[in-house]
Amino acid sequence: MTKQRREVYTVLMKNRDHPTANDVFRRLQREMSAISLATVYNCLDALAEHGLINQVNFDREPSRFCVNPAPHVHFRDARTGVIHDINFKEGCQITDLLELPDGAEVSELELTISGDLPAQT
Amino acid sequence: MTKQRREVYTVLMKNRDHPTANDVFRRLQREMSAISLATVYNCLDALAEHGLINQVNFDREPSRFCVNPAPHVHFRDARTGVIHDINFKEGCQITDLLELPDGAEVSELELTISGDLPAQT
DNA sequence: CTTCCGATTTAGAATTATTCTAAATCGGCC
DNA sequence: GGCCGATTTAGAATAATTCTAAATCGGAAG
Repeated sequence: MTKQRREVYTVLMKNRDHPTANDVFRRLQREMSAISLATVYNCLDALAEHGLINQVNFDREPSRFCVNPAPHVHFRDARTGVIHDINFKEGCQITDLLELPDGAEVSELELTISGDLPAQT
Repeated sequence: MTKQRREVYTVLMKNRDHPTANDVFRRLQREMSAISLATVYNCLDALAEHGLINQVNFDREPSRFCVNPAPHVHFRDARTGVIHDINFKEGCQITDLLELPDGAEVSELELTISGDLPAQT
């Protein structure tokens, strides 16, 4: 844990809105923290490697980063662009619903959903 | 359906191994079909827009294209790199397993899995 | 058959997220 | 204080994709 990695992590924790690497970079600059964009990428990599954060990809858009360590998936509200973490229902294995070949072992799984949420009332 | 779109589609049908745009381009060249890479991209877009093919993204790798029109997900065997189409079990809605907010409407859903398959015996 | 027109194709330039490079800096340890 | 491997850094490089503007196509209308 270097100074820079801690700063990147802190920014992610402060606002858990799935920012891109560039978002993180700009937030750190705004806080007068002189960090290089390359370092932001390095730090995000390092944090992800140690399982502290997750890299989230919607299609081919810039990667976003998520501090939620629990297994979950992502839902983007098409209207607002907000990305919501969605948990699995109690005791559910998504792979139970799939016709996986016998003996297949899942090591990584990413599920992203786009859709609409009813307007807040 | 233009000549080029048909050619792109034919190449995809001939070898359903989830090629990238560049793979498609090279296959067409090999068949002496003089097509531009930009056109391959255009055609893939047009075909995807009309629901004939699907764009498949694994992390931030180059997009791959899939001619399977049925709802399904993708599993990549980490050992061989081969991408397999995985169907849902009969009558299963993946969204039934998720704690989606009330009234959420899913319009797109992408699930990619990486893992290992037992070696063929 | 020719003309016209919008859509498509094309080559090449541009874009952009990310990675790479090589030098500078850091922090811990002797 | 001096050394060393790891990290940071600025800037260049990379690579998938998109954009641009001109050329071409193919069908409809005359």
